[in-house]
Amino acid sequence: MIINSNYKIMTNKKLLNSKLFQNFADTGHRLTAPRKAVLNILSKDMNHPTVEDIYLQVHKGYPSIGMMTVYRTLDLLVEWGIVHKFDFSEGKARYELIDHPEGLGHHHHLICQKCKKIINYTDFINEEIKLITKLEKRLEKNHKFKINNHIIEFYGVCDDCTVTGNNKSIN
Amino acid sequence: MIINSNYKIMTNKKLLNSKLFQNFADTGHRLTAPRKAVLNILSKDMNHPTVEDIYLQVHKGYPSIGMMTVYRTLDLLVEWGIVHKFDFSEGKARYELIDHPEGLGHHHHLICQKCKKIINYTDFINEEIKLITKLEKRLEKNHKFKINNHIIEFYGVCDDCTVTGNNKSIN
DNA sequence: ACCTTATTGATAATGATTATCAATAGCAAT
DNA sequence: ATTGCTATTGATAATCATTATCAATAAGGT
Ligand SMILES: [Mn+2]
Ligand SMILES: [Mn+2]
Ligand SMILES: [Zn+2]
Ligand SMILES: [Zn+2]
Repeated sequence: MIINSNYKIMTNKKLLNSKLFQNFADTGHRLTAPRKAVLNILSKDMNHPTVEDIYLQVHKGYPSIGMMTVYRTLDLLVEWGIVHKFDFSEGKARYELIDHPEGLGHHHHLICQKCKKIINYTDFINEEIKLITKLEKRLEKNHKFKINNHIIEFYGVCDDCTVTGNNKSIN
Repeated sequence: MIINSNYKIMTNKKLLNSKLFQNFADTGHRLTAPRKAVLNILSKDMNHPTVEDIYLQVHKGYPSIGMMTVYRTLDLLVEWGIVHKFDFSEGKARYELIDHPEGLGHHHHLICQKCKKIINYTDFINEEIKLITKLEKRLEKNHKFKINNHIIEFYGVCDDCTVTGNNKSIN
């Protein structure tokens, strides 16, 4: 019975209690098992997974899921502003839960131009957010533009690639 | 003769004199007519053109150019840090000259989530750069990460889309 | 003008994302 | 718990930007 697969999927209590799931009821969308499963993986995987990454992980506990459903679920979550879609010119998109129910909240990124590694950092996040907030207010006014979200990314070369002259890309 | 097509392509004197072309000599790459043509278009088009946009414009003055050459030239320019490649999840990349020989220097972006419009802004660029520079120094130290470049983007809804409830996407 | 070899362009191949549509399963009402 | 309506799913085919190939061409040093 379906209870079975649900059981595995709903293990994460913090996720279960998070306001994330509220969106479904609010918007009249159905809270299905595949959607729970995708959200569950997103809440665990901090490594900016691709659609395939997510598909493979969901597939373990939910073998009948199709790749299409992962695509569609992610589209929905992005539309709701729950998930951020990244495009680092790798030919495929990457995804990340914006408000992690546990650990690592809002953060920015360092991106290695050689090995494509993506480093989450929060070193100076308060300082950054302070400026960003101030900027947003003024930009919204000057450009009559409603801001929902932002990205700050630094491109360069990571330590590994500098030291070893690494040239492999990570898939 | 080739002089003919060269003539049209090299019209832009500021571009011709800019240090951009120095890279070719320096790296042992050949300064070919197609490459000049692509650089010339990039120096004029501030609207974050796609490969096809650039191809079509170059094609006017240089009908024999192939799409592949545009791809390859852009790759090269990106590799040299002369051109920035954007990926706004439209299924195709967009490009922009980093140091415009004339007008609009370094800037950041507002991106409309509805119509996909990309707005260049420089309103508070000095203030932003001041923080960014400070951040870069400290991030480079903390993460042993050599920073070459950065992106700041704000996502939201533009005035047109707010007012008219616009829902068309621009290609 | 000649030679070497980087560059080009026509063409085919790849691979992520999107479109389709019949089968399935939330969930609200009974 | 059962029913009925309809959003959602998943298998499959289609799309389309980007890459791979390779023979023909042309930049630039001699
Ligand atoms: Mn991240
Ligand atoms: Mn721009
Ligand atoms: Zn690296
Ligand atoms: Zn808009």
